[in-house]
Amino acid sequence: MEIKWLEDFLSLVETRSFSRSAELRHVTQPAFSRRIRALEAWLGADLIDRTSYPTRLTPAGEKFHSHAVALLAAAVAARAEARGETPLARDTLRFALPHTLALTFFPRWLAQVEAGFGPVASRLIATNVHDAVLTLVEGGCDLLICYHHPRQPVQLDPARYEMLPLGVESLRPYAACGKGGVPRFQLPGRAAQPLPYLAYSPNAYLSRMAELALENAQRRVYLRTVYETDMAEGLKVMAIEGHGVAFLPASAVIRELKQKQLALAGAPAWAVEMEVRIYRERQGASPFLERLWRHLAAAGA
Amino acid sequence: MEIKWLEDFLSLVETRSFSRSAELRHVTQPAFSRRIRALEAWLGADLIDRTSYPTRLTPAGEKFHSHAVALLAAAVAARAEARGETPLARDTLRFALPHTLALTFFPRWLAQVEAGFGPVASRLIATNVHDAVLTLVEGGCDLLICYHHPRQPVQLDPARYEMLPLGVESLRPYAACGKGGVPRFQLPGRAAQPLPYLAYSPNAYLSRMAELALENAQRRVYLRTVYETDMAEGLKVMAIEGHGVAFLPASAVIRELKQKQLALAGAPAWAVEMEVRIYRERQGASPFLERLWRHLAAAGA
DNA sequence: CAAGGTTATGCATTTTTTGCATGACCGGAT
DNA sequence: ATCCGGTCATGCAAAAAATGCATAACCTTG
Repeated sequence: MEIKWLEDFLSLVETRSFSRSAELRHVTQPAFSRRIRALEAWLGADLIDRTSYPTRLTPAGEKFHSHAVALLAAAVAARAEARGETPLARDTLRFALPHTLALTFFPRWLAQVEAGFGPVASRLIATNVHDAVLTLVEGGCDLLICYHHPRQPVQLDPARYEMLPLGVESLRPYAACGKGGVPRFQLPGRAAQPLPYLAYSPNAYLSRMAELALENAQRRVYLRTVYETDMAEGLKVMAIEGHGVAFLPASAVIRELKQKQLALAGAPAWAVEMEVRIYRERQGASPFLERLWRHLAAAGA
Repeated sequence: MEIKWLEDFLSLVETRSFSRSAELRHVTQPAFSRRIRALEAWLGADLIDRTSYPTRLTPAGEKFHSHAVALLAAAVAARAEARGETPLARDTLRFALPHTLALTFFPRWLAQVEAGFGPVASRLIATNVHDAVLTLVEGGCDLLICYHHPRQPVQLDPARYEMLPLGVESLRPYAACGKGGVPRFQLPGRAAQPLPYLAYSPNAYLSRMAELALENAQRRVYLRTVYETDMAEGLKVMAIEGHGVAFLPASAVIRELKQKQLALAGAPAWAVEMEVRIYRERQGASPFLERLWRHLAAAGA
């Protein structure tokens, strides 16, 4: 049996979709399907009821779910100890967040929280949205901060996980700033000469958000993808260098706008408002986390 | 990470020898060596200090050992539950023993114990000696019954595991019974016409015992291996059918001797006395097991 | 019942694991 | 010191397993 299979299974429990989890786990759907079957074969019991869609867990699957979480957590803990990783200092909170938020939103947010609450020792786990969610589910972090949009909701059982909205972030198109503050490229572009487009990798969360922005404007755009990466910061530096237009979260471009390195590259129609949320498991919070959570809830209200 | 690697590691902790564990785990030494390395790579820390022999565990290895045991136990438990295996009835004891003892020694021993102690509900896990030992180490059983011989000692830390001798078993050569109670084949055989020999598979515990018996007699023997299997019962049926000579534990042949299906096929020199032992973990015994153990200790003394 | 989605299957390819042969190394003997 | 019997590591070819692609089978929904 492979640890990988447990991660597959947990992802599947989240999404209830083989094809979607396959994508998120970076394998093809057939390969993913066979890994789940391998896990079922090892167990000697079916975990998934595939007779309908969305798929459901069998009773055995329900039972096994908590075991899988525990096993994975134990494996991670064992590895951490063998590595001699310094155990967390008392009252240190483990945050999981997507790269973009870790680099942009988080530092300012934390400063603001500390101003009202007092110092918070933190350890950051920066990954992609999907893995960050898995980290929370597996108990690898205390708090998860991520984006949310009704069209791309984060799949976390409200019965188990509690949520607070932290703010709103808008995703808009930007390009390098030319003379007189005019962007070097501007949506929608022309058919004869499509705009160079700096895109998110297809499986990135913001990729779907950028698509939404383009859809929502209900105007035909002319784009030619010249670069792809899964981190907003990666697109940003390319945009600054004048390689094209990129959809970027507002908090990532504050300084660049002020310094006139970037400029808005399209009308307000091409924007998506995303919520930034923080999640925690309802059960088992430390007293310190409990106190912080109360503070956040009060501050938000 | 693979569960298999954990089993490899536990076996290695037992034997402290790559080549020996490789044999017991039915892979070649290089393959085994690489699997341990794979585990170390996944952990990000060395587990084994290979600079001397017998190998030692590194501090990380020591720490990881208990985690490995726990992980494996958790995996087995998760699987059992997913399979919906009926949990053990209260006060049911799980015995791990080699096949041979399960078929021969155990039934009679248990009857005798129950005569003095009262009924004992039991579940049997019959495997080979090595896996039976691993089962005890992994917490997969409450009691381990196995052979012991000074030249092939069972590797269990006396500080963690307690032992009681249950009796003595002798391994002797037998062959099908011919006319007048004379065995069809008899040691030592002749150079011109070697005896057909029914042998244990090289990695079986009794294989080593049979070799010892042949060594101890200090007489040249003429044998030609015609059959190999790892279970004494397998050799016994072949011997009864007249296929050759086999070394068998006394308790396996009681009925066959009485019914003149088998006869002793060699002088008393070709015998090895093995001890039958029962082991348990010192810590964490149920009250019922505690009572039984006290009874066994008293009966043995 | 057709359309658009989902998961399963057959097959060729790639990746990984294994075994064999051999090398490097350690410790205890001559 | 040097041989020797043993150990574990490494190179390489062969075997085994996992993967991706194309496509079939299937379910849900309008």
